Amino acid sequence: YQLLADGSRQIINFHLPGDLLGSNFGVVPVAGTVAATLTDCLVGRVDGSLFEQIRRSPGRLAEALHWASAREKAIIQQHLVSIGRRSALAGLAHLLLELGERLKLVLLADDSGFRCPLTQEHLADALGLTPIHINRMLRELRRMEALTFRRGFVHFHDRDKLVRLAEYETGCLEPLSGKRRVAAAALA
Amino acid sequence: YQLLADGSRQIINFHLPGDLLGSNFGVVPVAGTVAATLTDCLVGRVDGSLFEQIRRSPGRLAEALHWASAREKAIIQQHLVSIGRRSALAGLAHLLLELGERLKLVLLADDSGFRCPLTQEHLADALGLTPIHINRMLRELRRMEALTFRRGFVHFHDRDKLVRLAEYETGCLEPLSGKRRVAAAALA
DNA sequence: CGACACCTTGAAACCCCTCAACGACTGTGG
DNA sequence: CCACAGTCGTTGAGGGGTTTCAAGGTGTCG
Repeated sequence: YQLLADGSRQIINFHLPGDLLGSNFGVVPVAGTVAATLTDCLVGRVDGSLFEQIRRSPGRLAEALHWASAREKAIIQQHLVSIGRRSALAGLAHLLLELGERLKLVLLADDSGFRCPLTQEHLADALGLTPIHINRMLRELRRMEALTFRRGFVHFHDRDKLVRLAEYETGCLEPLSGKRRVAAAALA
Repeated sequence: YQLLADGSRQIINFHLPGDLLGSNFGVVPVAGTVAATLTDCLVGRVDGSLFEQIRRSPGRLAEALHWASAREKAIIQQHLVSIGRRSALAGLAHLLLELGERLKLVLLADDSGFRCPLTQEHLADALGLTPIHINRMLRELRRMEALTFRRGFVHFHDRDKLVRLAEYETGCLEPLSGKRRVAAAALA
């Protein structure tokens, strides 16, 4: 995330188990961008030069690395569209759908929902909104029987309705399933 | 940019002369994301497999490629912060400062300003605002004697004031000047 | 039981949007 | 040369989505 002078915070992206973090810190330092943990985390540190070495290697590892980087860019792009042009309700739906999709890939979610340690303030800072408004949008999503978010659990009731609302495009996250596992292995 | 069902448009990024475009199209297809030209363009097409080959090669070309990709991500991140948490005025200032900075690197701008073929509608679609509001923010920037934008020219009057207003962080674009030229050469 | 973090709700204010109209400039064809 | 259309810029008034301010509610933990 990034902090601004007035104290407001913009969360850029949520890194889930198995995700790479800071793959471009050594290349383009983005001033003021930091990371924090929300849960207990097991992090594997990979040295910059090793990183470079992997990227140059001929194996599928290099491919997975490049893929992970491209994927993160795609996620951030969608996030940008959510904040810029989607309504608060649609943006929220999009974010929660995306998190569910990504968590499912690492077996931390199923079709019905997922465990979600985010507070409404986190969602607000991710979407450029206020926690108060997030609260109202969550209530609205509950009222239309699309989704409930209570006590750290997101529960999907009508995924189709959410997908339509958010204009969610599935499919840019899940392909190349084999490589994903390779990338995860690289961290271990 | 990306088009939504209600007809609104979100511009993700502006590609300037010398910039790579779609370096991850072959890896992660982001559905609905397209590109359009605003000016006459000279584009060099580089094949996917050649791309792959370059990335694996030991030279500085591979490094430049990776750097360009990381740089684009950094730009989009800043853009996201602008839309999410900066005021309309600050976001606009940030965007114009960034474009000026980037254009200066390819010798298409100097300290006083740059040629800018963007309409107010383009700026609006980039910042998630309305052209009407962009107009008023431009007037405000003019009133505070920071910047004028008339007839396709951006003219900086008080860059310091703009930098303060936008909390603009210089420095994540300009380093590694040598490699930039290498990347440009790759397109030729 | 109090402290704390988080959630919830209401009312007023504000930023930005929508709608609408007009003005400036450019190119086109008569 | 002028009428015309078209795009873009400009301005005003009113409305809506979101914020701010303020207060209370719920759950958990010491």
